[in-house]
Amino acid sequence: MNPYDHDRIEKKWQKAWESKKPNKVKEDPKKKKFFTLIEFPYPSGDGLHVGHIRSNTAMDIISRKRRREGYNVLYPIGWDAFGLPTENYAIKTGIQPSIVTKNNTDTFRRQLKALGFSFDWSREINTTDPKYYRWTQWIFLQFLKKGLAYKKKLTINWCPKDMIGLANEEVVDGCCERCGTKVEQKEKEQWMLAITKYADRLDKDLDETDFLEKIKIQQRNWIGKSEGAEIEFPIKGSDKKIKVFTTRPDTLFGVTYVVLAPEHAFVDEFISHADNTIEVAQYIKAVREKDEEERTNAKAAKTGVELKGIKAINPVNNEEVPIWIADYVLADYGTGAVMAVPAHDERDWDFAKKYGLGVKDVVMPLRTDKTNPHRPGKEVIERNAVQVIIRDPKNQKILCLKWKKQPWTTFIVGGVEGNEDVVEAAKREALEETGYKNLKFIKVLGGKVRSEFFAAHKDVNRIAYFNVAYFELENEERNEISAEENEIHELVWLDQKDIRKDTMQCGELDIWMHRLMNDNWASVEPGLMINSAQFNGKDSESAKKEITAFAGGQWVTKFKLRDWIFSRQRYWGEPIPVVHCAKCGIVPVPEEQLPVELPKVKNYAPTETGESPLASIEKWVNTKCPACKSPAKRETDTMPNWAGSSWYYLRYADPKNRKAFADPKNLKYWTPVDWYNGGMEHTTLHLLYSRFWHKFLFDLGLVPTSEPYKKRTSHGLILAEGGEKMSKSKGNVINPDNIIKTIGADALRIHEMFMGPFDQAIAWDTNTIAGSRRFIERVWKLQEKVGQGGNERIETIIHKTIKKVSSDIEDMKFNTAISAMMIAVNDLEKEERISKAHYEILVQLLAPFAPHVAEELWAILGNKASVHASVWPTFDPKKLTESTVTMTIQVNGKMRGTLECAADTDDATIQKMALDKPEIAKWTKGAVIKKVIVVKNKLINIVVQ
RNA sequence: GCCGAAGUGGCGGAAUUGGUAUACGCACACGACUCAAAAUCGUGCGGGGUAACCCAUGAGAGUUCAAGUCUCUCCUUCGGCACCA
Repeated sequence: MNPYDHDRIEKKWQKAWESKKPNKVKEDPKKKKFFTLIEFPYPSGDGLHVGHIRSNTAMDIISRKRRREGYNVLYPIGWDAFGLPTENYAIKTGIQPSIVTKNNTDTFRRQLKALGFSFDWSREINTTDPKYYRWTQWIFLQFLKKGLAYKKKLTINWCPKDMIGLANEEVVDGCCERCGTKVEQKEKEQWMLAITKYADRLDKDLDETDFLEKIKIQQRNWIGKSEGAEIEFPIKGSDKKIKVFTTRPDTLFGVTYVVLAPEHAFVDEFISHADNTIEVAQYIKAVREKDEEERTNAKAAKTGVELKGIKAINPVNNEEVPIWIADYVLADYGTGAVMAVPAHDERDWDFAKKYGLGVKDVVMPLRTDKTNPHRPGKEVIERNAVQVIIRDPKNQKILCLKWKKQPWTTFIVGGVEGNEDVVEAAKREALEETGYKNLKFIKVLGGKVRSEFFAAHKDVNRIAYFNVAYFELENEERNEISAEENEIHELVWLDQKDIRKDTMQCGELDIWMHRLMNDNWASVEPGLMINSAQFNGKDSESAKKEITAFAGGQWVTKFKLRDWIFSRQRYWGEPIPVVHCAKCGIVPVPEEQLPVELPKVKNYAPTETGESPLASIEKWVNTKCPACKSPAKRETDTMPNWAGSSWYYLRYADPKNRKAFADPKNLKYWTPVDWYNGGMEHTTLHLLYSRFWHKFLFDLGLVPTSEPYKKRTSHGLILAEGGEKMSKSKGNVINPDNIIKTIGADALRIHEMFMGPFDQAIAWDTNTIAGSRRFIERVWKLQEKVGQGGNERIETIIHKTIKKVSSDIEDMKFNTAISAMMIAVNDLEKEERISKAHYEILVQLLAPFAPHVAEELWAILGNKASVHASVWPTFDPKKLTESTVTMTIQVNGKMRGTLECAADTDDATIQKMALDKPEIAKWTKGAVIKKVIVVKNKLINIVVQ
């Protein structure tokens, strides 16, 4: 046996694969296809990241397994090469971005090949190749043709460092996603793509996909679908109306004012009619001067100003309500105006408290005490009632009643008699039940709550309409408590932490405690409508549509998703293929003239005015109008780097096509992508954008399915050793080249798959990598044992390993798949001799993980064909258990011994065998056996007393 | 605040979905081989106790013959969204 020489073996087989191209695929209608996809990398100057290796290896393992299950597998690779880092490098060094890209992709290609990934290299694509971006531009023209690409003047997020406009998605906490610089606001004409036209389908069609649930949830949250009502509030003495959007039309009777966003068109129109024009104008000016972060910070105190002298009319009760302007209302969501219901909306509550506006309760929360519900057959009695919270300010304890005949602890509680008010009733009850005479009334804790429970002490089903009054104890002075009261309950002082749902008998406890501890009592939950005229008594949730109709409103759907800002004022992107003509306006470049190629320039830096550097290339900018042939100017904006990645997977189906972005026949064969793995960070950007493009192309009949990806999974990030992000500036980047050199690509692959659960983030750990290398060496050394060998135990282990590795790969549980192979190796090592057949199976299972060493061992074992072309091993369910099994013996649920017996022994025999064992007899002696539980081939539990 | 995921040895992490908690690997300790070291091989390795045993999966209750797993009540960490009416 030769020693394991990873360098020789890996180079040998990489050379062989380079010439034989075993992973080059052709469309073959006779074979079922499988399309595996990784996110094609951005070829940065840093070279391949260990994170790339993790996700590429995962999909490589899956691809290799699928091939051996008989699929025609397309596992392609390409370069998402437009983008800022390359451009910034060009600005700094003056080297053309295309040359930088060429150098970087050469490095990436070399590194990926050194890892033995089974890509079909013949289909390599590059988004910066004019032959590729010709089709990116072509798709843009289709959007333009359908009216889904349009120009709009808007304030954009402007990064002053990168001198680039950013999409909302690229702004994180008010800062540029890339460089962390604080984003400014700038007015600019921008190209937009109307993704909102697809919002509903992007949401709904998630149902059809097999994406990880967390990915679907994140996309849904981002799209932000919500249903509600649009309702018009007429202006008093005018025929104008303010249209508001609300998801809570059931609270219409609780409206105490209306709020407009500062940008709302109505403000301009009516500002001069207000009694306080100057004040309002000053407020609007102040808001304009705020930056995005101040504007959208929910924690900041709300500000606003009333439009004095102008009133809106509530359509449900003709009440006049004031109109306010406040920047907590967003101009670009809903109608830019809201009806304010402080009693049932936390933001409105804060605002109303600050400016002294009214609060009107119109929905009463409903609670049933689940631990003490109504009992059938008992009388139902409704009544007004009060609970009293008394706190001792000296120690913050709260006075409660511990009931003697019921397992309850409650606040002081009682009925409201006759025409007593809440506070009177509370004082009376407190005096009767506690005797404390000097209580300082603090406040009533908000509106009533309807509470259902069984009042055991009265033997009735109670429906109580509770208020809570809150008092503080002034001193200990108290009356004697009556004997009757003493018989029912005793007094206890409890810490606030001991007043919880599980310790107190009170179905609506959370409401009271929230109101006790917070100043914001807005109740957002549905319930029973009150103070709402003919709607009183209705369930608020189910009355929404009815009250909307009564108010003359419309039931509508709204989305948080905004249209996609598609312009970038930069050089290194696809030029937007249109021409501006003084006579004809915006004219698309004729399709046969595509691509509009990027010209070579001397200076890549963006201009101070915020225009693309392309604007200064006069030879390029000045052109003729394709329509009227008069002098015209080219559009100088380029596309964002999300453009090329929005359709790249389609190009893989037919990467060299000159007549179309791909031949429909090839698309029909290969698409949709069967399994797409990528980062969670792309869930709301790339993944959503590409689903949008795909649906658009589907509507044009250009792709065969409405969804691009059948299944989407995601990997966890690999962090640097301290748990921070890896970055060149921190100097904590792991270079894969060094690792490949010292321990080999196979060991690196194994290590990355073994280091932890694939979907979780994990910090790089240099120490543990030796174990992976050791594992390969141990597999290597097993070749010496091949001969006449094998027994039932090994047979079982091999079949268990086939089962475990096969299912773990499908579940992306690569770490436990490797662990299963390690266990098998440990067991095989204990044998004098192992059979060739068993060893071959081990090598076959290892092959997707460590393709080079597996191929070498497979050849050593005398196989002529590639291990990667061998059929994936299958297990025999009959061979998963041995003829004898080891069972656990428990006595009263505690492990007391084990039992060797034949598999499938009957329960009675097992019981007898177990009881005969001295270490078991010890525990059962003299006791009565109450029960025996046997779990077949696993466990027996003897319950004694 | 809302949505989601998770809390298990010194560390990364297993646990067939309710059935021997700590698999597998790393680190560590001791032993073998060696002049020596490295590598390799072997043994040990949650805590307490001489032992029989007892205690331990973020904390506390509960359901069950049996709970890391299920239910409640809390706590903590990490991701995503965040004035979306």
